[in-house]
Amino acid sequence: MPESEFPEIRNLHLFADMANANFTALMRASYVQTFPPQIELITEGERSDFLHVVVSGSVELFSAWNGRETSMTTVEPVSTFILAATIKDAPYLMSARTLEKSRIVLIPSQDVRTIFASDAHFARAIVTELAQRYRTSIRITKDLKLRSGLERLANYLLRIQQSAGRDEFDLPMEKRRLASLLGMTPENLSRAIKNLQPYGVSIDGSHVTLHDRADLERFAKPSPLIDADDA
Amino acid sequence: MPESEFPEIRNLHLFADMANANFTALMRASYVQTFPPQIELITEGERSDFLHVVVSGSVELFSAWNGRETSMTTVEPVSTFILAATIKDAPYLMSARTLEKSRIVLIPSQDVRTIFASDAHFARAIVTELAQRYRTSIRITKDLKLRSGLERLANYLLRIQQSAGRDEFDLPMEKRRLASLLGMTPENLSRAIKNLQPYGVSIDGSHVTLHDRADLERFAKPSPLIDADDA
DNA sequence: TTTTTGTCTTGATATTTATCAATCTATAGG
DNA sequence: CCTATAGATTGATAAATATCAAGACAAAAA
Repeated sequence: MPESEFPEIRNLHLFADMANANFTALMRASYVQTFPPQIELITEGERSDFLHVVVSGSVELFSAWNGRETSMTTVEPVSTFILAATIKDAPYLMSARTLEKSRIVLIPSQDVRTIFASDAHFARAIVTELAQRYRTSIRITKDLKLRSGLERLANYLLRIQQSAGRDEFDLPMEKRRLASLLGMTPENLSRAIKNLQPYGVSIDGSHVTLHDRADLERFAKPSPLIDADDA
Repeated sequence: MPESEFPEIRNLHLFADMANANFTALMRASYVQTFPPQIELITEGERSDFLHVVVSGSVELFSAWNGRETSMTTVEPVSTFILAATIKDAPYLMSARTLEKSRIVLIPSQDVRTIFASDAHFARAIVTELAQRYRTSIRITKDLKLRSGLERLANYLLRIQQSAGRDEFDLPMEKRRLASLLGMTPENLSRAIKNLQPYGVSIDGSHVTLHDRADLERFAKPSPLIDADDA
């Protein structure tokens, strides 16, 4: 793969502390590829041959069962996905597809495991990454089990408001996909948006305005133990 | 702490490979305590001062929000809990209470982090453990988002049937708690059990009989990507 | 520009799930 | 043995959510 990609990958927390030789070895063994939108990169159940790194574009992780499908998360640059499957040498539990034209680095899983076994810095970085992801997954379970769809939407809006820093912002994805992410149907999301109007929420197309954050918070009751990135 | 507890802890995958001196240091710094049933050991939001190991008895991890509570998992001997919070030095995302009289080893989180930073074998064992837990958490999310309550119950029964190895077995917990674990109310669990009768399920008290596993499977459609321990 | 395609919304309806209230049942104490 | 007590069940009802069908809208293709 071209060396031009090295720096931003090296800057990832996951790879930042590992021995130079090991990093170079990993990169030498890797491939970079640019994929068009809507390409299924991996399919759940397959063997995890590569650790993937999204360098540009974005990737959706999703899962299907019995003819149904649900969106699990979106992977933005620069970060990795399916680390746990790679480490455990186990089948993928989620599928992945590009959402837009995306540049993906493919690092052979076998090399990752080999270097993981010999590079303590790398191993420790993996620990931190997995602990973080595990905690995020626990938060998602709590969100799903403890809240109604309307409450999930309200808290979701507060979370992106937080990261946007303003009371007006755009939804970062199609409503169709947002509905799936929140665990509801598109029809229900439409109605949920209406049901939040009394709390000062107005959404026009993908443009969101929170007219009264305090009011919405009274309804949503956000908790750092569910909604924070980490706290 | 008494040395008599050492062997079974040492046998845990998590501690099996670490340097002897480090293991001994960890154990020296630790406490063992026996708790009566229904004692809240930790409360979500608190700082993670100790990594906990259940040596005997059992512990429920649960979470609450806005007056609601949900059961997240049960921890059986011998295994650890709140490893991720310990490693990240972050607040607990779940609370824990003893279900019965339980013997718990408390290992100071600071010592765990110190040794994690210096003992590569320990770090690698933590990776494996966290990867496993992360994957389990992903399975739970899929179970919740892709299946109805009835489907979750059906697959749950097939899973414990699998581990029991026979078509007759006992529910390993109160129905009340099972309902919470499956993300439904106790009333709904009662009705769900009835609704599985056409598929050969009969439950008398806590005694379960699956008269026709194949029939139940046709309904439940179990998937290794949701229901297996790992595959 | 027009057409096409897919998303989004809305209304009507059905299903699922929760809530409330009233037993019923098992069981641990007295 | 007999009661308290908590869990479990049942029925009635309400609320939440999904499904189906139609139409509105908007983005992409012709």
